[in-house]
This record gives sequence, C-alpha cells and structure tokens, in this order.
Amino acid sequence: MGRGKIEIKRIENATNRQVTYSKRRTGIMKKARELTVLCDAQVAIIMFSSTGKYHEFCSPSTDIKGIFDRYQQATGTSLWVEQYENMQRTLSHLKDINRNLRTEIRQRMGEDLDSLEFEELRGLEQNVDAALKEVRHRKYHVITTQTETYKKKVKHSYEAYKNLQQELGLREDPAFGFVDNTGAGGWDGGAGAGAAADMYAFRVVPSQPNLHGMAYGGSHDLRLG
Amino acid sequence: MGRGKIEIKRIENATNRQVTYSKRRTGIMKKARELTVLCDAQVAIIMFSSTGKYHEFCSPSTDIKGIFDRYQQATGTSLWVEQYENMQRTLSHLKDINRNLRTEIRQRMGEDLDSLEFEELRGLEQNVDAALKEVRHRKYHVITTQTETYKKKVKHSYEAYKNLQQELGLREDPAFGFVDNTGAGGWDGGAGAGAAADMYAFRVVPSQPNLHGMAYGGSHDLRLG
DNA sequence: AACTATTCATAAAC
DNA sequence: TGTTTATGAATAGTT
Repeated sequence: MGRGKIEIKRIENATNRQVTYSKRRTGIMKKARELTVLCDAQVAIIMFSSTGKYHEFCSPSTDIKGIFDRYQQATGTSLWVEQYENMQRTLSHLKDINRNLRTEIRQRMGEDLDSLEFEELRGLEQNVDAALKEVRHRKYHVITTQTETYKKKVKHSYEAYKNLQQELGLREDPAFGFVDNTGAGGWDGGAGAGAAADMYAFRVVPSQPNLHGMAYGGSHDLRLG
Repeated sequence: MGRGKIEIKRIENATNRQVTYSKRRTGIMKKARELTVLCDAQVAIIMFSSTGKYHEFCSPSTDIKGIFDRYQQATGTSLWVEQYENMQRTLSHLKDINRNLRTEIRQRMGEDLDSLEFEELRGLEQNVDAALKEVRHRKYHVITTQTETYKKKVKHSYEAYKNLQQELGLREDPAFGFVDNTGAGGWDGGAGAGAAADMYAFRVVPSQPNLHGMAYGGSHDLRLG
C-alpha cells in the first residue's frame, strides 16, 4: 500500500524512519480505536519511537493501569503484585516486632505489668536488677576514668605553673589555689540505690533523635507502631 | 476496505463482533510487528475482547513489564513505583526504629553502654532503678493476692471438712492436717535486692513467641534488624 | 476458514 | 509536519 511495495526491515534513513513511524503510528491508533468501538474490546498500546518519544492509546472508561491490573490477573504472572505483597507482609511483621519491642521496653520501665504472671515478674525483676548493677558498674567506671583524667590535668597544670614560677624566680602566689576536691564521691557516684527523684527525660541511643519516639522517663508517643 | 463501508459503532451481532475482533486484532498485531521492525520502535499492546479473552503483543528484546516500567519513567505518572518507594521508605524507617528499640533494650539490660556519656548513664540508672521498684511492687501485689486467695480456699475447705465431720458425728482426725504455711515470705517475695543468680530466659510479652527474637536474659538473635 | 469486491492505509514525492 | 496520489493491504460480506 503505497507507491510501491516495501520490504519489512529497519528503515536506515533516519528521517524516513521517523516519517514512517509517525504515519503508521497514527494508523495503528486509529485501528485500535475502531476495534474498541466495533467490538467492545479493551485495548492498551504503549509505543516508544527510536528517538525515545512515547505515545499511548487506551480504550475509554479505563486507563493503562487498569488494563495492566487486568492483564496481570489474566496471566497470573504477577509482575509486581507479588513483590508488593511481600513488602506488605514484611511491613506488618516489622510493625508487630516494633509493637512487641515497645511493650518489652515499657515492661522494663515498670509499666503495663498487669498481664504478667508471677514467674514472669520474677524473671523480669532479676533481669532488671542485673541490668541496674551493670549500669552502675559502667557509670562508676566512667566517673573514675573522668576523675583520673581530671586529676592528671590538674597535676600537670600545677607543675607547669610551678616551673614557670621557678623560671621567673617568684614565690608561690597563695591566691592561685589549686585544690584537689575531685574525689570520686563528689559526683554522686553511688547515686541510684535510693532516690530516683529529679528524673529527667533523656535519650540513651545517640543521635537519630526522633526515631523510636521514646525517651527514658519521657512520655510515650508511639507513632508508627 | 471490505465489500462496503461500515459505520464505526458497536457491532450488535455477537458472532459478527467476535469475527471482526479476530480479524482486526490480527491486523493490528501485524501492523505493530511491522512498526517495530521498520522504525526500530518499542511497542506493547494488551487487548481484551468483549468475551474476556486476552491477547498481547510486545516488541522483541523486551517484555510487557519492561515497557511498562519505561512508560512510567517517561510519563512520570508513577502508578505504583511511588507507592513502592513509599513502602520502601517506610520499611527502612521501621527498620531504623527497630534497631533503636533493640539498642534501647540492650542498654536497659546493661549491655552496649560504652557509647553513653555520664549524664546518660546517670539517667538510665535512675530509670532502671525506678522500674525495678515498680516491678517489685507489682510482684509483691501479685503474690499477696495469690496468697490471700489460697488462704481463703484452704479456710473454706477446712470448714467444709469440719462440717462434714460434725454431720457424721466423728472426732477430728489428726492425720488430716490443714496447716497454714503460706505466709507471703515463703515465696521469696522480697526476691531481687540481691542475688540475680539462677536467671533463666523467659519472655514477658505474652503470646506471639518469635516476634522480636529476644528474651530477657536470652541470646540476641536480631534478625530483620 | 476461504474468497473477493471494495475501502483504506500509506510510500513516495512535493 | 501536511497534502497528494498511485498502489498494495486490510477486511466486510458472502460462501
């Protein structure tokens, strides 16, 4: 159809190719439209030219997505539905896990204990008790290290001061008072055991501030659970 | 093209409609194939007849999904990519939350404390200490209630026994010994304060056993983190 | 499904 | 890109 028969093979001349693409594309679209009307069919066509331009046709009363959904149902070859449902499962699983982690934390904070049996309470108590010891031990370690470091700094500073004094041939200035009042007890190193009053909200996990929405001693804004 | 011109409107005769559908479908598919070859284009066609039968065409070296993906990229109208990416974001966000919750629990168990500052340690200590008090209080409440219930049961049972004895006109049998040895202290009600030895893995959150993969005092199988 | 008269699509040229 | 036109292709109606 045309001034002469043509062989069905790639048209090498780029311009000709474009022209033919344009004409034949129009033809196919028209045929598709006629088919949908004449035969009450649903048709979706997506085309990309060699230059990357895209065109589509879709029968009325639906859209490309609608036809693709139907296509996937018809073929069974769920292209993405499977992946999608997998994700949804993973998501709800993660949410469950999160909810349970939060419950565990609340229970470790001494809340929501009503549902626990005696044996569970006993285990929790022992566990929290052991944890408390660990935390105290660590706190003691930190404060001891800090204190030692501070002591050394003061000592070095004092020695530097004395050396300077000697070099300058001056007597010691009694107003320049280095006093070692940094004993470990000064920091409330034993702390806890009693009064947990004056508790304040703080966040143990460093950085990423609003990720779990909880702070020790803070309120429980349990979003995304 | 045909024995006579036809009006482009739905063919009412079902048989005719099917025949026309079949013929024209073949025509369109042929045109599409020619287009892909002549013009080096990518084409995807999906068709559903009015009877629900489906047919597709797709240019070689790709598939329907491939063209659909490209289509979405081209149009920007991400039909499901957006939803998919949203899910992926939510997923990774949940994973972050999850990780932090686990970290918080570990820290509440006295582990992974190296990264904490002194003030954080101090807050954690106070918090855990307060929690321990709550748990002990609850445990005491439970054991007290249990004990009271048991006492009442024993008392009722004993009275029933005595009534039966009187009815039968018998003396009390000294071998039938109801002894009240169920004082609150008998259950290690004070427990904790000291020895957290003999600790065992147990799970506080009731039911849904393997959801967070952690048990107080157990190992840490942190999957899905 | 095959046939064929007829309409339609389109290759080439402008 | 749009129009023209000669020609091959597609197909409606028939068998």
